[in-house]
Amino acid sequence: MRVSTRQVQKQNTRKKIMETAYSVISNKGFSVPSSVIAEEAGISHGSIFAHFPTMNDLLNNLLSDFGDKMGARLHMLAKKSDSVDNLLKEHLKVLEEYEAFYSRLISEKNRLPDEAKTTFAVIQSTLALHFSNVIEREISKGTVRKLPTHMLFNTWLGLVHYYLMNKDFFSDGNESVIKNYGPELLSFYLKMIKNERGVYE
Amino acid sequence: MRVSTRQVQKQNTRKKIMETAYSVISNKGFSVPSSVIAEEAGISHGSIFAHFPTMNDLLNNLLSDFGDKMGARLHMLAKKSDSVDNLLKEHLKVLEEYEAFYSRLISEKNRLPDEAKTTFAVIQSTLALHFSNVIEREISKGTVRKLPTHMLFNTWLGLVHYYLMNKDFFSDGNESVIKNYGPELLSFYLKMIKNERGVYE
Amino acid sequence: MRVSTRQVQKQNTRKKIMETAYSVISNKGFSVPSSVIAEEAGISHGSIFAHFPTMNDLLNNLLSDFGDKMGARLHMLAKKSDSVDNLLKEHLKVLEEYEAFYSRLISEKNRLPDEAKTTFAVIQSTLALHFSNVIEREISKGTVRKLPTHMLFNTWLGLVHYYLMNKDFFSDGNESVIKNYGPELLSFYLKMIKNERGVYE
Amino acid sequence: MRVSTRQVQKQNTRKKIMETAYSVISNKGFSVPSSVIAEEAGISHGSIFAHFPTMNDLLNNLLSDFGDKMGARLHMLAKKSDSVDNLLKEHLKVLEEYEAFYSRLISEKNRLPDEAKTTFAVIQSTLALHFSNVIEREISKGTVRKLPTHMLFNTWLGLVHYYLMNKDFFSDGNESVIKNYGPELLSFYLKMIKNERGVYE
DNA sequence: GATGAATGAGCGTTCATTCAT
DNA sequence: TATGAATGAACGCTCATTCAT
Repeated sequence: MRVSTRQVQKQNTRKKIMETAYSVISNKGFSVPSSVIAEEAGISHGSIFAHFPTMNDLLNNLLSDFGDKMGARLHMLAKKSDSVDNLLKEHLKVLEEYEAFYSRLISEKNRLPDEAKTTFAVIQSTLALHFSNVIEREISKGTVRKLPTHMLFNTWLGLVHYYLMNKDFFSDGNESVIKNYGPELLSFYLKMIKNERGVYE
Repeated sequence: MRVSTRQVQKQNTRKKIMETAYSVISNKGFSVPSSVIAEEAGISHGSIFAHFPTMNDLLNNLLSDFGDKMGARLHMLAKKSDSVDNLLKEHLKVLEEYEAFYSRLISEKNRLPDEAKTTFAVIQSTLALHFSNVIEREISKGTVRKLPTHMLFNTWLGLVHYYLMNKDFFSDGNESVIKNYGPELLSFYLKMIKNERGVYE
Repeated sequence: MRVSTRQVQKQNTRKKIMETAYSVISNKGFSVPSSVIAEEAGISHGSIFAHFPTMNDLLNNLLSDFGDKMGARLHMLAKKSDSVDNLLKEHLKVLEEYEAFYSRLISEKNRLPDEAKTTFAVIQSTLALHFSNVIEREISKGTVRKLPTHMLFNTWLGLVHYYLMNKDFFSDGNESVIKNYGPELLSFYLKMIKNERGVYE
Repeated sequence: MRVSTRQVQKQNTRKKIMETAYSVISNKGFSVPSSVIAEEAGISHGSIFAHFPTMNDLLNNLLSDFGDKMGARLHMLAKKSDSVDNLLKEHLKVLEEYEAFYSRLISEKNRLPDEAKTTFAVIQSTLALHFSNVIEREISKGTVRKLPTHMLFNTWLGLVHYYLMNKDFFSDGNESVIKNYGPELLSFYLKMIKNERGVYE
């Protein structure tokens, strides 16, 4: 019992550190000093290193967790996703949920430990899987134009990332770019890839 | 006379600093120490600060110059660009020319001084101008599908940036992602936006 | 009863700490972190400080105990030691027994709390006592050359310590320097101090 | 000219750091913090690292220099050393000169970077060379007893080191142990190894 | 009494910036 | 003007010690 209480407390602190790191990084980026995370979490600087041997280790855990969480979330949308429309609508919902951190990740990925690339790959490939399933179905049904799936995917992701990375260009302050522009992105993208006879002729 | 010589000397050093900073940042990213730039330029560390009060100032100048240079280069392609095909082909040429630095810029822009945003905006709006001219002409000619210009633009840029930012995903080592994938990107994008009667019907 | 059990428990933990500290220090030196000792002992880090107010205090106890133990052991050899030959042979035996920790002690003594000096003094003076008894007997018998006892003692100890401290110079890895060189040291030393008529003349 | 002045100043600072490190380490041992050395040298903490990439590098330079200096000094005494008496007398002089640092070196050698072992080896082998030359000459002349040279050497060094390492045992405060005990050590050692007919018979 | 999570002073190191020359 | 040695604030990390449980 007592042991369990302790462990719970330790896990709470660990969780607190990771959650704080998550939110601080979301706000200020990955180059935030460990001391700031500690301060923000209301713990001592040394405590971080009692839970994570190095800052890289904290980052790796954060990224891995994030990849798992967002990956799982993306997996779930397979069920609802009978159509591209729905899949991408759900994708946007997920993105909005994780928007701040995800934006930092895709933006700073190249300066981060390798785990960042893995995280990115996990998220991307999970989405790609469902995307290609749905798209290929729609292509064979004739509702989506017959174009290479991977390029359709890269186009969608490129478009969304473009908005996420240039957030300050599109939105002021801390508004969600996905909230503001998601519907427009979606409708445009669909219009572009769909095989709607008669519409553009 | 002597003064003039000095000024020439000074301008030469300034130029040397900026050119070296450009190439060093292209290779190693924006977080390269100022001492490395000085070393690489063959000048003293202090010289940098004799020409630029702070590193931020150097960066601002660098970015502004880059914006001007790439902006000018993009302006030039208006002449050759009688069609989207040609415009984007030329755009890819320009990108390949500036690929390394441009990739760093779009990747690290958010951690950089505000000037970075301006630079980015200059480049982007210059391109956007020509893009919209050409696109709208083609739309009215019926060769390009009737879709919102700014979205067509963002899609193209998003797609290209997606490849530039995930260079290590697509290309090994230092190969040019534009050289390797440019043609595929172009042909796919054109296929997607073009109103090629008979093809998809 | 219960109290007594507790006390036994407490003494056991205390003993465990000291024994572990002894072996860990023997292997890794005195600069080993307290957390490592706790871990190795299979107790909590805090337990060390429940038994010893500071690490210095633990060290002091350790050193004092070691002094007593090795001192007692050295006392015992008085009985067997009818001759210098036997005394030193026994001394080497004792050294081999305590070699690892003893080497650390003489090597790091000066960075240690004052108790280290006392410990060292206890061991040294115990040995010195028996040494001088035997030596003086032999000198008066004429079997050992008439030289100042304390210098004979310091020479012996200096020689032995020289080998212990430069262990990596003489032996590879973890071999016992005393095992490897003890006999040579002994025979040489005896040859040097003995009054063997006819041999060197 | 100007360049030369600068270089001289830099060399002065470097020298100042090394000299201060030498004296601070002599007084307080090798575990002294870099900040203390900087403070004592009257320079900023960062300056140390402008001259030496790491503290290990400073130590290595210090040790290497010390080895060279003391090695050279020991080489010089070959000339004066027509006899063991003179050689060892001169050896003691050199030791007295370098006593504090040398004591720290032989005491803390095992916790130091590998360079320390090299330094120690340089000094030792230089001395050993001259020692064996002189000793073997004297042995063949019959003035020194016919004993293994390396053991005679180790005995002498062991005896001297014993006094140096137990300085606080023999001398109070900062007095030189060599100054106080050198003559006694020398005369005893010589008496022990010399083949003085008639004296002990 | 034992626990072990939390603490925080202190370490070696980096690097943009300053300033005497 | 150009130099480059010197600066010092800030960083990630260690570890003896504390204290609520």
